[in-house]
Amino acid sequence: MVQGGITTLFEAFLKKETLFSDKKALQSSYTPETIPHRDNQIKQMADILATSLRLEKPSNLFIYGKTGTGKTLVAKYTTNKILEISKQKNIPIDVFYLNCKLKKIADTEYRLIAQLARELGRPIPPTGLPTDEVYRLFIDVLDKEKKIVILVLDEIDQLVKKTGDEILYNFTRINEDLKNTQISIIGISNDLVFTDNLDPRVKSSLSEEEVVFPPYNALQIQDILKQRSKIAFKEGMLEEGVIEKCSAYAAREHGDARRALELLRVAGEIAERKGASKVKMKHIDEAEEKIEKDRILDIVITQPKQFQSTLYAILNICLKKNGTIFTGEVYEVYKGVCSRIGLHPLTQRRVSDIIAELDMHGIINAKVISKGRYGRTREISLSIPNSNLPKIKNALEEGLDLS
DNA sequence: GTCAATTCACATGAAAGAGACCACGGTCTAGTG
DNA sequence: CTAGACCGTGGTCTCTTTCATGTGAATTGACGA
Repeated sequence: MVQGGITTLFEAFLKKETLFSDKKALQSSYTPETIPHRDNQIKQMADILATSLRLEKPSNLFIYGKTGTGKTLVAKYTTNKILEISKQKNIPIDVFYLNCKLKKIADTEYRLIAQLARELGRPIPPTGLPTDEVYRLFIDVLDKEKKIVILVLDEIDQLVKKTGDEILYNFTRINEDLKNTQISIIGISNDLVFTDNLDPRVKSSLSEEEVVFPPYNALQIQDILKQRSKIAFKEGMLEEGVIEKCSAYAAREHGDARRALELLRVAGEIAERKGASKVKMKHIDEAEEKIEKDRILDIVITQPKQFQSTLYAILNICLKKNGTIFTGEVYEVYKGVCSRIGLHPLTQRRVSDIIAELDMHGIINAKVISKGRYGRTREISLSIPNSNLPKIKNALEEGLDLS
């Protein structure tokens, strides 16, 4: 019965008229043919990187801009073009792209070098070797033949925040150890003041050139959405004003194009699932809520138990009383939660860090305030919309085996 | 009333430990000819 | 004799704990008007 039902469901799904023609165009990994409103940046980058075609080392380059301003896209686009030309003309250029935020791949010095060495065809064990040994192996394999290597380090600020700036110092000096190969670095950062905290030596050698990506404004986002939706949706599947609304939402949040695209995609999926003939305005509102809920739920489920317990404690206090709550309170309740589920309670120091991390994820709002004579603490409040609360509480209780 | 000192309740930093994971080289063991 | 099992050492990485230091304004109390 249920099984049979599922078969017909799938069949119906296949028969159903779809709104999309090519959904890929709305995904963040998609690289379009042209990138609107980024001509300046592309030209700047191309000018700088062009030196590599004469087998001279291009200047190190630093790219700034907030999330969703097209940094990664432009970087990939220009480096791909360089690669194309170099292949045509037989110029030995290599481009490596690494996202430093990806856990377990490139978020420490060891892993970064190991990953690079692997891409050059030298297998490196995930752990067990001394870091300088890995450096040596990397340089060995890199220096085999004469070529230019362009190294794109995305979200480089994350890497430095975690491991310090020594790694960049090593990188800027790596050319001294190389006889044949020349390596130049493109650093991409979301953090506009990132270089201010760097060692001055690193700073000067790393950001020989800088390219800034300003946020898109609402009109520019509209252009992008129009361009992509032409590919992604079938003709006439978008209601009048849908694109305008999407871009307005995204422009409100510092012009994040990625967000706008996601919003449009999810809205399309919702409309499709509901059997609507067009993507309507209300679907966008639903999409926004769904994205937010999924985001939080995803974080909540994947976090370790200690995080879940802390969040559960915060959630409970918030439900019981209105107004702001403080670290001390949370810690007391947290200890109670731990004893209920038989979890070894952490020290307050650690819980304090966990609260800070929850704040970073945007699940809670935590602001350090001073209550004068009554000490200094964090003022905590939930930043989850009330409509999503029960689901998240359920997910937590499930994760923690609470009844 | 004014002003500096005090005080609270944590925040924030640094360092170090525990435990998981892993590579490498040396030693032991069992199977083979 | 040799391949594979096993062990010890030394390495990374993440999560924690321990110890130390920092912090901002309400409160306090001395002081002078």
